[in-house]
Amino acid sequence: MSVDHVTVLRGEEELFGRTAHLFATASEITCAARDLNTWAATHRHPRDARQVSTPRLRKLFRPGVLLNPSTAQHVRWVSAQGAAVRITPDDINETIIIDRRFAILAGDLVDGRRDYGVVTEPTVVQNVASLFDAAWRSATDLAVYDAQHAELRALAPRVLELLASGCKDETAARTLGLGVRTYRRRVAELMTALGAESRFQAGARARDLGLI
Amino acid sequence: MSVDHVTVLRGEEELFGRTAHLFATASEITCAARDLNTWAATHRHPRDARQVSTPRLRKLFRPGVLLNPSTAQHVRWVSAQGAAVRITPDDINETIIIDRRFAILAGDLVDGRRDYGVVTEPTVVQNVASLFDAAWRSATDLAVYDAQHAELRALAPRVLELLASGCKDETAARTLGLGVRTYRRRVAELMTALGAESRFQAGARARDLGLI
DNA sequence: CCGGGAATGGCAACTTGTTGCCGATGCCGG
DNA sequence: CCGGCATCGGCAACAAGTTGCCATTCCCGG
Repeated sequence: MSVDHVTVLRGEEELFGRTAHLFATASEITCAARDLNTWAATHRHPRDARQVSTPRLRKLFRPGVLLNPSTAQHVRWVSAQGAAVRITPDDINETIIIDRRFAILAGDLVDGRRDYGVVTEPTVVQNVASLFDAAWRSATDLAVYDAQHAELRALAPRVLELLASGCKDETAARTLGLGVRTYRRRVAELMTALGAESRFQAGARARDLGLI
Repeated sequence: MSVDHVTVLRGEEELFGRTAHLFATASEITCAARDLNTWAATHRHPRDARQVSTPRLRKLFRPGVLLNPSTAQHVRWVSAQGAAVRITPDDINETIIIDRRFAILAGDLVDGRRDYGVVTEPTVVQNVASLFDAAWRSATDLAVYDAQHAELRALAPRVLELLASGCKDETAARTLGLGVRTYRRRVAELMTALGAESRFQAGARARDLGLI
């Protein structure tokens, strides 16, 4: 087994610099993103002139991206461009799959720079792709998800603010003019949206997504 | 009362550009910092040739900065340079006071850029300075604090990781080979260090400080 | 006007987290 | 060896958070 099938690139610039040709000629791009920091630049790539048709685009996001107005706007824009957008509460790794022939897997953040592994080994790519498909199937279409959570997003910012202030549920509920039960419903919904199982984790993720 | 005594500057660059002369000729610099993002650049300022003696430097930090290896290193470096460094669990606003004649107060973060108010009005500056002194007196010297919290820092990374993973205290304690009581002691200490009153807030701050 | 679905918030049972207390254990310095 | 001194961890009382249940209210389409 050769190691040549995996290339590690450092930072978005290098990644997109070295893989631009893949994007330009792709007919199917599939992308899972935890937040938008990672793949924010994707759409900026100029399409290759040789490119006849617009590639099929599938994007899978975590619910949290919709809570932040600016990332939510981006998601909507992507959707409006014709991409299929779905939302999943599952923990997903950041991944791009191109034509089921190349997989780009995001690694850890080091000094503000992220590593990316570009995989070309067919079997591995197929595996990654099928894992993605599973996640995709269980995810909710953006429009559907949107309809379900319209007013949650309206309330979420203030709930987050209060949670982040460290005050008790009692206090927070009064502040919002809500019953404690209802406030806690909001918190629970928020935690589900963030894929968090504890308040600590929710706090970390909320901060992670820039919601606070 | 004239407004001329307060100048608002936007961003660190403008701040340090416009106040460099103050730093260069200062004989006493006093500085309170919540994290290092704000005053990170402070020490980089070249000293003015006219400057005879090294200014007296007092720096007040929150405990959280010691939890992050890189910021902790910076704090230690500052201390080694001869600055007096103390740690306070109090909520402090980010402030620089120069020779008890100028006060620089950090404002909110807007679009990743922070506003700074430069105050020259003597009465206000004196007031700010005396508030700082009060906080300084009740703060703990870095060396002392260090000795007192050695074992917290040893475990903090793993505790944070477990908290961030969303698992229950029971599970986390077992994982670390600790009793639940002891694990919770660590969590409580951590929350104190982070200045958090709830686990949600702790999660947000931990993430904020890059501890997760 | 009426029936049904959705949101609300009180209640309560239960889980999780918080903290003081205290005996046990281990590590010094005398 | 012995008397502090600190840490550990079990216990327990309490506070905080989680969730199902359900009566009430409101809104909307029929």
